[in-house]
Parts: sequence; structure tokens; C-alpha cells
Amino acid sequence: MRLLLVEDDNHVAAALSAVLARHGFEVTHARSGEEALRALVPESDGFGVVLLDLGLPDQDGYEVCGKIRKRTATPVIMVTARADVRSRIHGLNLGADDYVVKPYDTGELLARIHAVSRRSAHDDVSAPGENMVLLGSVRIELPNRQVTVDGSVVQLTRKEFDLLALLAQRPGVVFRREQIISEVWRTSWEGTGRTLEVHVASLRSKLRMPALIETVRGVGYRLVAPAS
Amino acid sequence: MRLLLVEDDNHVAAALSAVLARHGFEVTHARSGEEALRALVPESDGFGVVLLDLGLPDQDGYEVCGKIRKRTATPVIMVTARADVRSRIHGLNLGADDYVVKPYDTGELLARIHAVSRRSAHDDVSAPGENMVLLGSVRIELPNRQVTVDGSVVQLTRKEFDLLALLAQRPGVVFRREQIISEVWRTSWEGTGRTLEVHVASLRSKLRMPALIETVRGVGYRLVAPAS
DNA sequence: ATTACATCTGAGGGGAATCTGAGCATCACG
DNA sequence: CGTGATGCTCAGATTCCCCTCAGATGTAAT
Repeated sequence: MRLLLVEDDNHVAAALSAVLARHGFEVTHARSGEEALRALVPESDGFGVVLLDLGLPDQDGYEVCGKIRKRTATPVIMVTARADVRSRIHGLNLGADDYVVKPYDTGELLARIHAVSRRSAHDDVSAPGENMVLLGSVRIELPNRQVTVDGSVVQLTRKEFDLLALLAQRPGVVFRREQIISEVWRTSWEGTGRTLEVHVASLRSKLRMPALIETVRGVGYRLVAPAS
Repeated sequence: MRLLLVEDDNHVAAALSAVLARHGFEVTHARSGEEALRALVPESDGFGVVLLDLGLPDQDGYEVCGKIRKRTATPVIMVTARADVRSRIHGLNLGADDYVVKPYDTGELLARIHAVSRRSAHDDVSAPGENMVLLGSVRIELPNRQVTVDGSVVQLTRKEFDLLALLAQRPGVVFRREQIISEVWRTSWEGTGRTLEVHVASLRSKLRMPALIETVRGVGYRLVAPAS
């Protein structure tokens, strides 16, 4: 599995990389927040997990985490010397999947990496095998995030695609609103806005097939399955 | 979201339940490993996360975690006083999603619960057979909230479906009115309204099989088991 | 800085889902 | 039968949920 290590201290990074490599990880090293974000372009990232050290020179580590979260769904483990509870809560609420305080035990870190990546293994869209979904005239290519309707490409934004991809994982089954929000937005965040509806509306209009996404009143949404 | 709290100390459980409830969780309390496992029967589980205290009277907490993992994909957060690294690693490698050491900060616990449930909002891969109930010519598909009678789809509203799904969990057994109301309406009100009757009536008419839902005078309702 | 776009927020409205209450039907029991 | 208790039907009234829209905020590229 590929792992992105964000850490400004070269010595620490080298030592940790060695350990991780010995346990089967393919480590990429980023020295700054900017470098990390550049590596995480959604179309080509393929990282299974991000190890994010908060003591970065160029940006606030929390900001970086927030930006990562907006860009991809790749799980993030924060690593930092800041042990106080407030920092932990802040980090976790920004969408981090775990928060480890230095100094940490390497074995535990490894166990936590495994725990986190175990969870998101399902969502992995890196294997180019059966990662295409066909629904009537709509074709969804998960790996390259492309959608075509009647053969012509439709440009979807990041959230639009994530939303569609989620629903397309199981056509016909109903996804609850909260479920969709936590999967697509991945941040504990109140539901007072009309955000989800807006994105659904935009999707419906772009796919030129409003009936494809069915709203299940009081519950959520689902894709209508092609006649079975 | 539903949460299963496994904790043998009633005082601790009560206090924690209150906090969790105040943050929007619907808490079920299990006092032993056995009780927890009984609550996690696939058909009625629906828990978003399990909080597992390791200091249980009847079984070793780690074993319970392993058994839970074999039974469902519901995320597990271990809570324990055992702080040593070896225990943490052991727990995480057994399939726990997070490991929190007592005494913990409640806010952090909440943040971790959110982080964990966020990550795994959907992954219990469901065999279609398990989540489908057949009653004569009526077929109920739980995941996609669809009901068909003689092969043709019947549109049910939210309450109608919830009500039918509840009764269908145990065909033949009688559900008491109050029981139905607290399950479907998730509130223990209901003084004097004719609400339940109205929904039952509507269900009967939509299913075109009035005899399917039998009213048990003075008690409640039940589905008649397919008599054949 | 400017621009283009993506995303989020809040108000307003419509329509389905749900609730309510009164009167009617049915049941259990004498 | 007669009677009270319980469940049923029906038609508004009401609530709730979702959609649309228009602008505010945020983000990435020039």
C-alpha cells in the first residue's frame, strides 16, 4: 500500500520510512503542506493513508488536513507533539481519522495505520478491473473519475462525482442523508444547510436524467436500478 | 445514529449514555459480552458503532471484540484502563477501529466516535437473501425499502414501510401498540391520536391483502405467518 | 489582483406525509 | 339483544421534508 508521509524533519522521516518500508508500505515523503497537497491530486493519488505531522514550516497543519479532506477521501492520521485534548478534538473534527501523540510507539502506530486503512480498503478504486458502472445511458468510470451520458463526456465537480460514485456503488439501495454526508464530506458537520440538496439538483441536471436519482422522502436518495 | 454501549458498571453506563444521548445518539446498553453479542444479531443490528469496555465480568473483552468482528462489520471502539502499548496493539489488531484509554476526555471520545463512524458509514456488505422477507406474495426488501406484491412494486411512505418492516421482523408474533409506537416513531408519546390505526389501514389497503396484518384486540398487531 | 468556478448558506414555497377528531363499525360479554 | 370498549374510516388541518433560487464564501488558476 502507498503511504504519504508529511514530515519536515528529514531524519525523522528517514527513520520512519525505513520502518514502514520494512512492513510493506511504499512510502512517499512530502516535506511541506504544499508538497503534500500537490501529491494528492485526486485523479492520480492512490495513497492508502496519509501520515500528517503537524509541525510544518509553511502552513498550519490543521489547515492542511482540512484541505486534504476537501480534496480526497484518503484517510489521514495526525501525528503531533500537541497532546492537549482541545487539539485532538480539533484535529479529529477536521476530518482526521486518528490522532497520535509523540512520542509514540512504532508498533502502535503501525497497528493504527492498519486499523484505519482496513476501513477504507473497500472504497479503493485503484484496481482498474470492474470499476465501471453502467446505468442506462450513464457510464461511470471510477478510476479516472469520468462520467459519460449517451457517449458524451459530462464534467462533474469533485463533490458531484463523489456523490454519484457513492450511490452507484449499490444501485437501487437507499442511502440515508447522514450516511451520504459522512461519506462524501467526511467531516463531522451539522446538517442545517441545504448543501446535499443543491448537489443532488446539480447532478440531476447535468446527467439530463432527473429520474435516475430518486429521492426517498424522509430517508435519503438512491439510484434507480435498471430493470431487474 | 444507534450506538451499542458495552459496560458492566451501571453508573458509568448511565452517565455516559446521558452524554451520548445529548449528542444525538440512540444508546443501547449491554452489561456483558453475551448480551452485546445478542444485540448484534445481523437482522436487528443497525448499530453505527460499538463502544466496548474491556473490563467485563463474563468474558475476556478481546474475545468479545473478535466475535463481534466475525459477526458484523460495525466499527468497534475499545475503552479500557489498560494503557500499555502491548494491549493497545493487541486490541487494534483484533479488528478494533480505535482504542481509548481511561480516564478519557468525553469530548475526545465523542470526536473519535464521529471519526470512526464517518469512516465506515457503509460497508456491511449485505447478501440480498438475508435482508429480504417473504410473506406469501409480499416481498419486502429492507435495504432498498421496496415492497412488491405479486411482483409489482408498491409505493410505501416512510412510516408505512417502517411499520411493515417492524412487524415483518417476526411474523406471527404480536407487537403491542406501545411497542410499535416507540419503535417506529422513536418517541414515547401518543396519548389519544388515531395515528397508528390510520397507518395500519393505509398499509392494508396498499398491500391489497387486508388479512395479512391481523389486529389483536386490546394488544396490538401482528403479521399472519404464511399459512401453507 | 483578477477571474472563474466550486461550494455553501438561507429564505421561500409547494406538496406529500402525517396527524387529529368525530362519528361509525365491530367485538366481547352479560 | 344491549352496552361499553376498542378499533376503523374519513376528511380536513398541519407539519415536515425537499426543491429552487440567488447570493455569499471559499478555492484554484491566470
